[in-house]
Formats: sequence, C-alpha cells, structure tokens
Amino acid sequence: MSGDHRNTDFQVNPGSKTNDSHKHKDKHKDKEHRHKDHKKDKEREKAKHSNREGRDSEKKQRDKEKELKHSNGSSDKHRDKQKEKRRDEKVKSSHIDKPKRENENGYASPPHIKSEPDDNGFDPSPKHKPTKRERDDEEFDYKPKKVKKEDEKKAKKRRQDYDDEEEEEDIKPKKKTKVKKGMDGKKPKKEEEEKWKWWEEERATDGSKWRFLEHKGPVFALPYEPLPQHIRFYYDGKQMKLNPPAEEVATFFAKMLDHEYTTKDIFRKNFFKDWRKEMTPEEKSKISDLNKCNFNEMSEYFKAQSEAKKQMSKDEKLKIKEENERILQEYGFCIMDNHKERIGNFRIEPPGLFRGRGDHPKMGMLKRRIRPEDIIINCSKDSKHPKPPAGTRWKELRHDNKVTWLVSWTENIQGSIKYIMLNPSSRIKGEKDWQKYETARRLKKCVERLRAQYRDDWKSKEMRIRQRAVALYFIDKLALRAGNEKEEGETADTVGCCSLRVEHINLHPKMDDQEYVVEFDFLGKDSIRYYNKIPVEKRVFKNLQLFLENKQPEDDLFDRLNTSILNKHLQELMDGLTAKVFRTYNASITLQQQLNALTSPDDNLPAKILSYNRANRAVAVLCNHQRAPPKTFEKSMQNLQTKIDDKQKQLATARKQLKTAKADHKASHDDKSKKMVEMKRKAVQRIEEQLMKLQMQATDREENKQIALGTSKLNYLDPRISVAWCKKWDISIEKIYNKTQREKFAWAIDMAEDDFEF
DNA sequence: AGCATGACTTAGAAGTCCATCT
DNA sequence: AGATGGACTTCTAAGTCATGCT
Repeated sequence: MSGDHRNTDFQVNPGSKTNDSHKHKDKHKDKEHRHKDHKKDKEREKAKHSNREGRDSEKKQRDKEKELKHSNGSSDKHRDKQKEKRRDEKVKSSHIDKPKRENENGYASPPHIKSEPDDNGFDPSPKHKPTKRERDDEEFDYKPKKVKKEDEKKAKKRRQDYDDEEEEEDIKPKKKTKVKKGMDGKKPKKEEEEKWKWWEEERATDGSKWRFLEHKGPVFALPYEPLPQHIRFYYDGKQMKLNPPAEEVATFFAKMLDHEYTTKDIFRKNFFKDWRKEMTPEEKSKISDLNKCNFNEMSEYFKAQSEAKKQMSKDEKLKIKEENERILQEYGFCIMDNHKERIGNFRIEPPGLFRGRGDHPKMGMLKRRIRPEDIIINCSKDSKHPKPPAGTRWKELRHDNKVTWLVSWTENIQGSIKYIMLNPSSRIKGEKDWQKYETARRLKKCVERLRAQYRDDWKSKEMRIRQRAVALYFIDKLALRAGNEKEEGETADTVGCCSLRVEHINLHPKMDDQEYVVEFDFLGKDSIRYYNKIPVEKRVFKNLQLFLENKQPEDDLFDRLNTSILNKHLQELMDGLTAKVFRTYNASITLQQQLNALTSPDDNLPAKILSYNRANRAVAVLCNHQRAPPKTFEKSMQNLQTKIDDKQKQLATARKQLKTAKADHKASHDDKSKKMVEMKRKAVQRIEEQLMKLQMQATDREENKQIALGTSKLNYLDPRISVAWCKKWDISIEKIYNKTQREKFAWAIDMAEDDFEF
C-alpha cells in the first residue's frame, strides 16, 4: 500500500466550495427511483433462504440483476414506505440468532487496595445475570506471560477460555513496576503508589463505572476585565465607549482579526448578530454595520499584551508557572475508587466566538460564558462534594456511577453537552481503550468470513442488502467512517460512508490502464477532503451503477442504508462489531504488516525509526489523517538541506584526509601514521552516520508534509504492536512514544512482549 | 420504532514549552 | 542570551453509537 492514490488537496476553503446547490435536498421527497414491492421482497427473502445453499448460476445472477433494475422504476412514496417496512422486518428478524452476550461490566471485585495481579483481569464468567450490553468483557485475551507472582487459577482458566494458542506460564519476576517517584521532583506525596496497574485487576461487571468519585469541580474562566480607558473602539470613525458586555464580545472579534475567519461572510454575520444582543439599546441603535467598526486599537493592545508576556522576567514566568501548577494540583485530579487520577480537561471552556470547521453555518456565533448555574456535578454521595463559588450554586448535583464524567454543561451553539472527564492515562479510559483493541482483534479472527459474506451479498436480490454489502466493502477496504446522518444547516456538509451522495463518486469503466475505477471526492470529518481513485471489483462497480440509476447528484448513494441498519447487521455478525471497528482493525493490522515488511535487521537506529514512521504513515494515509502543511515547512526543509550539504562537504573533506593519511602511512609505515589513519577512518564513519541521520530526517519530514501521524498513533494503532516492535529490535520505547503517550499506553508497555501479535 | 439525546471517541488547530542554534 | 522552530500539550469541534423516550 503506497498511499499513492491519495490526493493531497486540503481542507476545502470554507466558503469556496460550491456545494450550496444541493443543500437540503429533501431525501425523503426525492422523486422517483427505487421502489420495491414489499411482497416481492418477502418472497425473495423466502426463496433466498430456501435455496441459499445452491450456488447461483450466472444466469440466475443476470436475472436477478434485471429484476432489481426493473423494480427500481416505481414511485418513491412507495419506496419510503417499503423502506420502513423493510426496516421493521429487519429489526424483527434481527432477533433470531443474536449472539448471547455475556457478562456485564460490573465490578467483580473491588479495585481498592491494590489487589494482587490478575492476569487478564476480565472474568468471563458472569457473576450475576447480564443486564444490557456487556460484550467485550471477556475479550481481553491478553495473556501475561510474565506477570509477577502468578497465582489464581481463575486467571488461568480465563486464559484458557480465550486463548486457544499458547499456554505458557513462565513466572517471571515482575519487571519494572515501580516508577521512580523521587524523580519527577514534585509530588512529595507518596501516593502514586508506584503507578497503579489497573490492568492487573478485575473489572466491574455490573455496568457501573466507579464506586467512589470525589473531585473539586471545574475551574471557571476568568471574569472579563474591561479594557483600559486608552484603548478605544471606533464606529464609523468616531470613538465610542462600549459597555462591558458588548465590549467583551468585541474583544473576541478583535483577537481574531488576523484570522481568516473574520473575513468570511457567515462568520461576520453570525458574530454581528450575536454581538448586537449584548449591546445596550443605545449601542444597538448606533452600531448597525460591522464594516464601520474599527477594532484595531483593541487588536494592537492584545498583541502588545502577549508580547509583554513573552518579555516577562524569569521570575514572573516562574510565578505564573507555579500558580498553574497549584491549580493543577488542586483541580486537576480526582479520587476514583481509591486512586488519584488525572482529569483531562478541568477548565471550563471560556466564552468566545465559535470556530466551526469547514463551511460551518454557525461560525462566528457567540459561545457564551458558562456559570456555576449551568453546571451539573457528578460525584459520589459519600464524597466531599465540590463547592460552587461563593454566592452561586450548581445547576444540579448528581451521583450517577453509570457514567464516567465529573462535570457537564450544555453548550449554546449546538445545544450539545460538554463534559469533564478523566485523562487518557486513567483506568477508566485505559480499560476502554484496551477493550477497543481486543474487539478489533476479534474481528481479525473472523474478518475473512465477513468478507466472504459481503461479497456474496453483492449478488443479493434485495437492494438494501446489496447496498449494505457495498458500503461495508468501502468501510473495510478504504477505512471510511460510518457516516451518520446529520441535521442539515446545523453543521458543515460532510459525509461518511452511509451518507455518501451520488455527487461524491464518479464511475470510470476504464481509466488509464485500469478497469472499474471509482473516484471518490467528498468532505469527511472536520471537512477534510477525501479524494481517492480505486479500482474495484466488477460486481461492486455494477452495483454502484445500479445504485446511481435515476438519481440526482444530491441524492443518497445508499438510499436504503443508514448507520443504524449497518451496525445492527454487524452486531449480528460479531458481538460488539460496529463500523468503526474496521478502522481500528485495518489500521492496526496495517501497522503490523508494514513493520514486518519494512524493518530490516541490519538497519541502524535511524533507519529503523524511519521504517516505523513509514509504517505509521501508511496507516495515516489509509485513514486519511491529514494536516495543513506547517507554515514553516519550506523554510525548515531548506534549513535541513543546508545542513545536509554542509555535512556532505564535511564528509568529502574527511575522506580526503583519510586518503592522505593512508598515503602517509603507506609511505612511512610508522605507528603514528597508522593511528592517524584509524582516527580519520572513524571520523569518516561518524560523519557518514550523521549524514545518514540527516537524510533520514529529511525524507521523513518530506513524506510527512501533510500527513498527520498523531491521530492514528493515539487512536487506531494497538500500542502493543509498537511495544513489541521496540522490544524485538531493542529500541527504547521513548523513541516511539513521548511521555504523554507512554502514560496513556502504560498498560501496553507493561504487558506486551516482543512476540505480541495483533 | 424513530428520533433525539447522552456519552464517549476521534480530530486538527492553536497555544506553549523547550532545545538548539546563532 | 535571544531567536527560532519543532515537539508536545491543550483545546474543543466533530464524529460514532447505544439508549431512552414519545
């Protein structure tokens, strides 16, 4: 996989793309296309079941095709009804052979008091009757080969259950458990009790996420400080003093003056509308045109402020740092089930102007200030409850241990809920992350079966099944996202697999030397463009042509499919399977394969690292993780090239000197000249290495120009693959993961051995 | 039974820090 | 010592997906 196919175009300039034409096509009232007779469907369904085993002959196939096509012509009112009915049917039938889900997520054993290590920590045997979804608990088939003092046969049994392969049990002394705590300086507290290994403990099986939770509540944004008198605002050339509320909102705009956002019509319109709401009647009557507003003094003032901040003395900077540290210590941690855990985002989002991505209809709107009265606190009943700031009160205090958040509030732009949750290094996030990769590994075990199945479904008599099968093929092959439907007009117009529209693909029966090429061009999450041309199998191609019949560009490609239908189907195929598991699976398996393919044992460290990055890059390309090329890219590339050139000159010189030395030695044969030769030889070697390292760096950087590796590394690649790779090649983990990443993946670093296989 | 909503994961950009070079 | 630029951290938007409600 060479990533060749990806176009490198970037985030579409919001506003520049002409995609307005189809906004809001009403997908339900779309004119004719597609309809199938319900009865027919039923019959076919029956027929299908009865002769499922009989291989379709080519002819049958062709007939089916015709039939399908034929049925497309009827009215769509019908179609929608049919769709609904079909959905019903589907739901009904979906109960037939649902895999049993077993145990829950409850705490089988209390995690407090550092318990003895339990190797995989997930007891497959339900201790209580299952309630709702519980899959996955059992899938942690991690087999600790070297765990400290193994005991429990329970663990062993469990291992047996889930791990058909190897059964080794060498009891190795537990390795590096304790983490230097004196080392991180601060934190005299001796808790942190040498890094809690939650992954060696059992998980809850009752759906509760914790049993005890105590925290200090959120940190609110600083109150607004009015501008000094000499910073003025001008309207239509005349100075005008704004009242604090309007002034504050004006400063939000002023601070963004250098940003492209402020040049966009929608942004300006939304901002102005919301700004006016903050104005007094007098202000409102005067200020009627944003173009007549002059925020320059404010803008200059803020620039000066940040400049001044940079120029602060060391002492002052230190003081600020200390104060931040104090706040972090006070609010940045919570106690969850006897362990002190780091909170992810303990600061409430400050007010400001909404910065949506891509062509967002709400960009520029005012994100209002969050007050204690907006806040819901979640904690244990028996904990010390966080106190609201003096004279205020929380909106609500609740004690819900079925959720993981500590604080929440409703945001005013989309009306969605925002949360304060724990850091990725926390048990609660780590367990989930681990579980995610285990689900992906289960998919690995049955993916070939599923592939065979969807290929087969390409021939189905039912349109909805074919659509489902083709969509799944895209999700699998191209790592597309599921593609939920979105409320129109509320967000940027972006799509995923199920929400692809006719206008997003182009079919090329022949293209260059390839057949059946599908060209994708659409905006995905975060309005990142996905552009790709790929050859597909003939059957897929024919199906796509069928799906496109009688449709307008703005119609849904998969009009009989949505994420809910798809996921329900997947759930039936494998417990816990959803569309996004394919992304995780394909990303991780790609990393593993690429590492195997690219790492040569003889390579030196930089070369190995380059291989790793290339493997990582292959995944990033697959997942379409892009970034805007850094503004300083060209320049930094040039700098690097200069360094390389210099190094090359240096090398030439060194070589020349070596040659001279050799000649000298040949002539004199004395000890001194021999030493000289050695010295020069070493010098050459050293410089060669340095040069190579620089060249690797350059290659790496160039290839990385607009590819973002971080997202896949953090969210899609089973960390145990990387850990194993490091161990196998004796590369220190620090070369691959920085400190934060090591904290997040502590579980993997601790448990994966060099022979881990995804 | 469809839809809205809540909870949680994934995402790129912006902001900050810090090492290295000049 | 100050500037520079890249690495790391923070921020918060934008997805996914299951659920609970009507």
